[in-house]
Amino acid sequence: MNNYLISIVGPTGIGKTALSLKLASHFNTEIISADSRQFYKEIPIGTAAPNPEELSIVPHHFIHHKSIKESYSVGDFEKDAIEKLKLLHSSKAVVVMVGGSGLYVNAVLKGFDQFPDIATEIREQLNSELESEGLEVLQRELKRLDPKSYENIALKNPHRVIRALEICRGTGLPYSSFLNKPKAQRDFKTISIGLKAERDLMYERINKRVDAMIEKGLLEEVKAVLKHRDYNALNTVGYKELFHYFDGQYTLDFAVSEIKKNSRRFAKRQMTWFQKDSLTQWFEYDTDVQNILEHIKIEMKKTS
RNA sequence: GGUGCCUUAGCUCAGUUGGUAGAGCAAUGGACUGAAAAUCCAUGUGUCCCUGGUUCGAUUCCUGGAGGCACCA
Repeated sequence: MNNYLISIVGPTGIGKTALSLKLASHFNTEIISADSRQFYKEIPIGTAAPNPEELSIVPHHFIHHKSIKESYSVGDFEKDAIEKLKLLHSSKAVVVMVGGSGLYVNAVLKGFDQFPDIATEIREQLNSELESEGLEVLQRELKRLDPKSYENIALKNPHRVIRALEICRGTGLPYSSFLNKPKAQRDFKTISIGLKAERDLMYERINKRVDAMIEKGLLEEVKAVLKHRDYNALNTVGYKELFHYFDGQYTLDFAVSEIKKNSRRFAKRQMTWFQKDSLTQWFEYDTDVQNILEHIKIEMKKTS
């Protein structure tokens, strides 16, 4: 008897939530969210989290379980999600996972290498050095401490350089020495479903959804978290643009059009990420669920 | 109606002392193992408004026209 994880991926606003509810209801199971912003309870509107009715139809996990003031990394999520999955799979053969954060989806499906926890002061220190001395100085340190990573990572990307360096400094070992270790095998089979639409349509749906968010009270939501704007959880489309509106730097119209633009770009990046996984079966956003269930049945037969 | 200025990439504009053109933004493609709705990389898409003239060659100079803006009637 196999356990299955049905993973639903796709760009923002394509209809993943609706499909997840249908599939979870059909299999009488629960939903694990792999959305790095829907974790946070203070920001339901701008992250298009499932609404209370949707949440009441099917039990959800990792929705609104954290505060924007807490730091929560992919590593934390991987651990929590795998634990939760084990528990769910002990009574249900099928679990549904849905989310647009590719890195978080991969964390659950494939797993990451293990890294020790690094004191947050090290990253803060590195960030201030980046500010004061510039990226080149950090690149040179990386070349010295971890030549292998220096060759392999995107050196112009400060986040990457700093992550590698914080491991080097925090452990005394090269970042690269932690990579590509044998990983714990997953004890479930994954069936990956992708939802897509033609570019124009995808963009149109995004634009409309942003307008709907404004109507649902996004402005109030943003105003309520204004004083916490420096938390990473709020470095998020829909929030950062409206902070500028409340600062008086953007008109409301401009802020809204920036939100639409940044959402479209985000959707494009999501497609770039998800399309790489050749195991994902893609469906048009308006495909009848029966067709998707058919595909799932066939996949289950193949692996049973 | 008259005079002046403008018309070049999807948008805003630069430029070519005559040799078919380039910036910003937008867009597109991509990367990404604990910041990931984050962050980073790459890519120029064109009846240079139309017409006729001068010229070996006109987007550029000249004629006429169209559209826009401003001022004067």
